[in-house]
Amino acid sequence: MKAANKGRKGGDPSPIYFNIQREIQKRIETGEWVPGDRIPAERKLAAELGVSLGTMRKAILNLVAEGFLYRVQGKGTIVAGTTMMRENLRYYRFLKEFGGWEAVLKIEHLDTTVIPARGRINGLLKMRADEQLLMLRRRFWSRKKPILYSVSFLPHNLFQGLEEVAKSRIEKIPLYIVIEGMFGLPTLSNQELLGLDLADAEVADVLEIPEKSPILSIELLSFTHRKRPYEFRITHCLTDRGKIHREF
Amino acid sequence: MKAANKGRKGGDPSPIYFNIQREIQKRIETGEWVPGDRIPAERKLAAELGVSLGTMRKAILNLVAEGFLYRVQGKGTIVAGTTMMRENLRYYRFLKEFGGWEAVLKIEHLDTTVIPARGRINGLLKMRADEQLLMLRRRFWSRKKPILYSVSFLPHNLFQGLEEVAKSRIEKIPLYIVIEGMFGLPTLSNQELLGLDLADAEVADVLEIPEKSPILSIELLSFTHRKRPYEFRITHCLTDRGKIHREF
DNA sequence: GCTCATTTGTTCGTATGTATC
DNA sequence: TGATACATACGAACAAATGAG
Repeated sequence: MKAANKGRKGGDPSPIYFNIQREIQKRIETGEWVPGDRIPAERKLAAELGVSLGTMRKAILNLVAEGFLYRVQGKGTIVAGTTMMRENLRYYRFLKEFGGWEAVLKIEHLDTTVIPARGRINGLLKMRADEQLLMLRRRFWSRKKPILYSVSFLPHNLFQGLEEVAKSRIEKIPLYIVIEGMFGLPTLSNQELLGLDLADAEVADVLEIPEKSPILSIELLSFTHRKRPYEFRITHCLTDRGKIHREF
Repeated sequence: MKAANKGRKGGDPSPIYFNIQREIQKRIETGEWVPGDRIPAERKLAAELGVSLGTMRKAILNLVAEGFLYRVQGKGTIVAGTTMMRENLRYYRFLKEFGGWEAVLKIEHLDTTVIPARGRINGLLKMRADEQLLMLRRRFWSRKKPILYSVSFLPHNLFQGLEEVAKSRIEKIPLYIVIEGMFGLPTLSNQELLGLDLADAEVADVLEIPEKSPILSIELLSFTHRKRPYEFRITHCLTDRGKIHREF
């Protein structure tokens, strides 16, 4: 082993910058640095961890590319939240045609309740089979007509206090932003299943349509650090007043 | 202006590496380098364009991050095609449940025909109102049952010869790969509109369902370099045999 | 409105490690 | 084995944005 390797721990084949990245990620995941925090200057971090400035820059820039951090010249390096992290994660847009106008949706918070465990959902959220769930129901309006009905399920023990959040706050701010603000959990990835359903009594009632009307249903599973699922959501969509738009 | 700026053209405020990026992109877009080509070594390019090695590396690495190039140590830097560029762009998966099995779809090529202009589609593809279209129809099977019916529209003048491609080839290889191979056009981004439709006579016939059955319809607009649209596709999906899965 | 310390951004240079053919 | 090409790591200097005073 030559001099250039002096900075590495014995036999470790992974590049220094990669170990630095993991170290920074660790400090974010453990909550030492939370979204919005400014982390120490690159020079200070480089000195603290005993690497060159270039190596530290490479590690930081990689994390910026992955969306964990963002930087502002003259200001510093800041831990990113969901909003900053992924333009992608924005809620679906609603429009009638490519290049057309986007519908503005008004959120109505129906209720937030603690409910008993449900087999499938507890499984998806990797909770014990007997843990309680938090259920948050919202309805979205477009021009005085209901267009979306979404029901979110979250582990109750992880989100103590969410049920106390003011209705007005939930109606103004996207749920994932509220969660990030209260609990520091950013959304890092999502999985969804799209399908067709017939409206049951509850859905028909909320969306003000006849029972058994066909509707689009989107099941969404959201993940945070280390691919841990933290929300399961099912959204029932009417699509006659605007289609769902996605870019990728 | 100090000495450090000597490499820049008069008042140009954009960084050198950015201009280098654009230069490389230009050579890809004009077809000077096509997907699969190895571009000159970073040292040679740096010398040719009169910048330092570090600056050239930064430009190339940015293009790698954006998916235009990929690098193999010891081998070289290669112009990427769609497959390499975006894991994302993969065709939808079909499965019944999160974490469940993915259905394997068999492609059936129905036909490829030249058809007259259609107002909306010519508009979306930014073609003149009188230009002909190529229409390519495919049906996808899951376990001996039709599950997807997709109709693609492409500018005929851009894709001369596509209608001659063997049925067997279209049934084995994703359309965007065929197009990239024949015409060197990679898919760089997509936009989609999701909605609910009632099957018309044609769709009902192809999918072997009763007319007016509710189905999921996905309109897809695909873009290549410089955000130029090159394909419009509408896919009609049955979702009772598996839901559409996406990760983002 | 200006100056100054801080912090990131850009550009250059050099040396050495490592994968490919 | 050797030549080629990319990967990692170090160092140095100056530019440009930010915010405090």
